[in-house]
Amino acid sequence: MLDRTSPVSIKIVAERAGVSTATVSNVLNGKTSVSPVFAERVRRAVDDLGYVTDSSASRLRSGRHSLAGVVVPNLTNPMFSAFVSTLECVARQDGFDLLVVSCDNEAEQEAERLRSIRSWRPAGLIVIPCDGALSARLPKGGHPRIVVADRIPDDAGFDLVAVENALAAGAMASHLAAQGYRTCLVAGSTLEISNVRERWDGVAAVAPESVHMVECGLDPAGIHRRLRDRLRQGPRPDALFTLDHVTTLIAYQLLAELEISIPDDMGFASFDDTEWMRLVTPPVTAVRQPVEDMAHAAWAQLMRRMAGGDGAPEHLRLSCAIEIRGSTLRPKREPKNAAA
Amino acid sequence: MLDRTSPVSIKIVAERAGVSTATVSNVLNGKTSVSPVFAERVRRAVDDLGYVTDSSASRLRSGRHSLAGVVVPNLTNPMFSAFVSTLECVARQDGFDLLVVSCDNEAEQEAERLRSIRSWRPAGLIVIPCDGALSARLPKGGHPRIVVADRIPDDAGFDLVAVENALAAGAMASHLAAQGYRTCLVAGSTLEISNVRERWDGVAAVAPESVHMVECGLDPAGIHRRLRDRLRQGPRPDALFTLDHVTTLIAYQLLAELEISIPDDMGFASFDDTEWMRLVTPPVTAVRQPVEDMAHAAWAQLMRRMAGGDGAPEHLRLSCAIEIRGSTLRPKREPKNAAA
DNA sequence: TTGAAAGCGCTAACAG
DNA sequence: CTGTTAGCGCTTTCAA
Repeated sequence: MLDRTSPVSIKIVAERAGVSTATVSNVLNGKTSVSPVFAERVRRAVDDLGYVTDSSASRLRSGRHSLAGVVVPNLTNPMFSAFVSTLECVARQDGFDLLVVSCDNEAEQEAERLRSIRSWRPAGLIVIPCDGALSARLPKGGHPRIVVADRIPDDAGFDLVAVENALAAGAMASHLAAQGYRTCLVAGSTLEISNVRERWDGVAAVAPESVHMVECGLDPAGIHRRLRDRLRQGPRPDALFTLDHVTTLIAYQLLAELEISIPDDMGFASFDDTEWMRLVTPPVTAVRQPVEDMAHAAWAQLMRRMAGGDGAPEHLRLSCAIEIRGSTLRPKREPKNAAA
Repeated sequence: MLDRTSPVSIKIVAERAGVSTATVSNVLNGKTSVSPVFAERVRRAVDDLGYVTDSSASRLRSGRHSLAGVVVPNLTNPMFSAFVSTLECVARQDGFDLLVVSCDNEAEQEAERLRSIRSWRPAGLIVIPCDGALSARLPKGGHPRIVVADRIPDDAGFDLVAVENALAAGAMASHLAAQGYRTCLVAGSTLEISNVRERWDGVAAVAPESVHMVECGLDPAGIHRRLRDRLRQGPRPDALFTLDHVTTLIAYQLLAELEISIPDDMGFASFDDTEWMRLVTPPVTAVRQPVEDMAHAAWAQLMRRMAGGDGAPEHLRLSCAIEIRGSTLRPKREPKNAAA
């Protein structure tokens, strides 16, 4: 799009203040000292004209960036929007603006979006990748600084901030077992997503016999159908443990639809804790991921890299809390050590 | 931050392909025709080097922008994150990247963020303003193209896309009255926010006698306190109608806390429909705002302006649907014409 | 302390 | 069809 109302440039400001553009720049950036008289004249002109330095031009000349990018699978998932929200907040505090991009959970889109975000020459990128093959979507020789968050890429060469998926999922499995749930169905989008895989592994490690996994995919209609079929056919499990937000949401509605009552007919637990889980009756037991901490840690790591840190890739794993609520507390049995 | 791993420039590509930079540019932009042989050589070099045009430099020279900005009060409110999400999606389809900025519902932050976003010289801005005084936060003489969404600024000079607040709120009031709720308490953040004001006006116009308004503020703790005090003191209203998402959420939890049962002890309705309202028991009656449509319309309007449209400001009002659910259906009375 | 001039990466205009 | 040149807005020498 062509710019019609061309904004004021440093030249206009300089003219108005009766100084050179260099002086305006010096006043604004405070590098070289400028006489109080000139400085004041410049500041007035800047105010009068509502001038703001053109960041692109500034970067072009100085090499100093003040833009960062974030790539997420989508923004409707509250987990991702909380992540972006926190990131935007901390980035701002460090003087960075944030280019936000989502890719609809599609690798191809992601590749395309990464290209387009790279065109802005950001100081760095924070990426929650669609799948493990992130590095295939970046130029071979030298890509921009990247910190990967949440989902684990195949390539261990990236800085990474994620959560202890297996540990938390295992703990949830233990909790279910302790509550007397014997057969547990575990439902998640797809094992191709690393943290779904890690969560499943965590469950399987704790309870190798009585659990089964169903991969429901990413599309809501498909999730509903597959899960419904699975619950109708064969013996009904004691408990359902869903491994991601979308699956959880659909599963919860499906149980109501099938008139399976929680927690009597079936225990219900979720990986990923959202607002509504505290509001429904009974409230839903969930693994609470430290999303804000993840965003903070990812940004901090990026800043470290930007400051010149060039050691080996750092892999950080944050631990999750388990929020035990009514959906996994069988009223008919005496709970052994139930919280809340 | 200084760039250490300087990315490939068009010069490098030109060298590698053995052509001039102008030719590379021509191949990439497809303006002037280039011989197939050269074009192929260029494309290979581009691929090999993973080159992406520097958008800032490109804009600087050509005046063509491919960046837009969006300013919202915050990103944790699902309404705003849905708005941004949709916007990001449609902007991408038109070849624009999106700078996303939130301001914590604070006018000062907003002013500061607007400055910083203007420094990127975006093709246009879409703003959900904190309060009515948006124009005070923009340079007097000629600001960037702006489309305002959701909240109504005092200055009618902006293009605007919002919803029929009064109409929808009035319809909800009528529904409550039809259900036999006589005294209704209306709760919202603050009447300083235009659409809260419009919603309240809408209710007041329909039921001038039996309704009262309580302004709860923007801070969660304050909302909880003020609303609790109001519900404890004086005669308890038949119904509670909350005018924004945060107030709704806190009010819903508060009713549980006070052991006020819905819809028997009190009817409950919300302006702004979110996921959980369908999941709880009974589900919550709500005004559903067409957030996605708003985002589409705002973007379309911005595109029209970018294409040179310079008529009078356009003010678009979209209508809302009322989702009648269990929280406003009194089981003890025979409903006159209740849906679902 | 100040300003003139060069140049960041790119594209538009024009010459060959 | 191709390359040379100029200049977008800015910051950084460097000379005055």
